[in-house]
Amino acid sequence: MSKKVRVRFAPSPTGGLHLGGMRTVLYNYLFAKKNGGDFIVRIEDTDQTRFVAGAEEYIFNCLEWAGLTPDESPLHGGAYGPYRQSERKPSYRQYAEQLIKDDYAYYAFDTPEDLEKMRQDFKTEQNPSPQYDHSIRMKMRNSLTLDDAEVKKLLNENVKHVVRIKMPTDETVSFTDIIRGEVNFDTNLVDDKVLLKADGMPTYHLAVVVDDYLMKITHAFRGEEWLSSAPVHVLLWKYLFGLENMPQWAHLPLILGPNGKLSKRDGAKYGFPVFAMNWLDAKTGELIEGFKEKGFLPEAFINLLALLGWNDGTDQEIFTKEELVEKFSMERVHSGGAKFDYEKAKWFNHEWIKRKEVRSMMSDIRLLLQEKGIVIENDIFLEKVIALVKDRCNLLTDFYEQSSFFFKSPEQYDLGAVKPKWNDAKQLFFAEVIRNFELSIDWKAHTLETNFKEIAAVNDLKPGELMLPLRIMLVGGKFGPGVFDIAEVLGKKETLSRITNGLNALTK
RNA sequence: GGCCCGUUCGUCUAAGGGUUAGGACACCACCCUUUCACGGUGGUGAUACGAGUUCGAAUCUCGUACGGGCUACCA
Repeated sequence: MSKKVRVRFAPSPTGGLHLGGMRTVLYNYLFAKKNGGDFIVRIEDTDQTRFVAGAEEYIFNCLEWAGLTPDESPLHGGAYGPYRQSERKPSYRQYAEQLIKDDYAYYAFDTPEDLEKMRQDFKTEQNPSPQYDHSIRMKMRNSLTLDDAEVKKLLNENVKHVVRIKMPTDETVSFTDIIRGEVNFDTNLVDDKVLLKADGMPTYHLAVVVDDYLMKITHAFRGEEWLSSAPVHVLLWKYLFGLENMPQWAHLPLILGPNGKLSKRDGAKYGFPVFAMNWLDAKTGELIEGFKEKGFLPEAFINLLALLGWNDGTDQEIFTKEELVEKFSMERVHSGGAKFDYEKAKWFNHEWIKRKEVRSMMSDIRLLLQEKGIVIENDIFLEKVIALVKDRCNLLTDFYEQSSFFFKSPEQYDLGAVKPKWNDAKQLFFAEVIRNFELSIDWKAHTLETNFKEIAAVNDLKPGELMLPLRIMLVGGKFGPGVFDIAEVLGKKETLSRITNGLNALTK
């Protein structure tokens, strides 16, 4: 009987959630759902100095927007809580002490100044950043160098101390990464990482192992930046819970910006968002733009994220969430980092806008237009407008410039496109069009076009020279859907009023 | 500096020893469209380099170069 699949996303609530983080969430979610497992969100808030108010709530908002709802989390509950590491504090010390008892770890009493001195003293050209490792530890103040009585005394006096792992010498730590295959590390080159900090909080290294065990995590997926510290985690599993219980690891490749690492801070300099949703940096007061507010559909967002480093082996690129769940496999995730291409991201969104039902976008677009000061009187009209312009929009926010003229008649006309060729014959033609349209019973694009062209023929005018003027009168500029489609949606009254106004502007 | 990971069109990628190295975005051309888009058709464009293994290498091995990550009492 195989264990139920349980995976976790473990962010530290220190700021906005960027593309890489969102993709880690996605892959965790897809893997869990594909295998009938649970997707857990655990908040890694063990660094009290980096706490950022609102960051946790923000993370859950992003997940909710993207449709990646956890099965267990501080917000959604679950049987393995608490899901915030700061609330799990008591259990970590016990495991750290267990390690010390088994001679896999030790107390270290070095002050920050001692550590700084060590780094200076042992710094050489060959080794610019000396580590607290097997070659150094016997020269420091810790329970390996101090005698037992002294250690006991220091502990009794509550002298500030940490617990460090005692990395073995001359061993090779190996594990199999689902994406990368076997990875090996020489333990001589790994430092004695701090497991328990002086404030009693665990570091990530201890916490991740203990909590993954306690929460029965079967597969651990995280960013590539964790690969270097994996040997520490593997060893802790071996010492504490047994390698046979260790989750299977997969280290996801990084998502890169146009020139290297995707910086969390200023997505603005790239000209595209890096966060899932708007994030207001409380310290700087700076608002960092998100994909949601930029006008991305959640369907498109997870689709493009999924394809950044994964594909199903076919040419298919557009996937619904359900299809992704069905087809996703961690083995097919690329091992190389992927440079993010905003143009392609917009293409994904365009494809989704085209596919998506008008009605399901109505409320978002209504809100968006209202924020721009557009008054929407009735939904049937809005629905027709959206249907007419949606294929021309890459972003939801494009709906404003593509459709605003439906809601307010032109205030300015692109007269340059029309006026030079304007003459009395055209003037008379449009007067006749107004009379004809006024009598029209069947206000349909096709009928209007037929009538328009018949009048042109009778007056011996070329329709081509008349349609642009009509467009300018209705729209104001040289853009938009078919001009008679516009007239149909606008309705008789509004169309005639716009032609009349346009005519006035032209003859001025 | 050390360790680890990576490297196919500009970008995302397919091809797990035998293909004219395929697709998508972007770009260009043409078509459609009496607007601008959408759309359609076609085109430019890649296996980082050097050895080796093999009848045969993008694919396996080694080296070099380049890129990235880590090298905190941060995650």
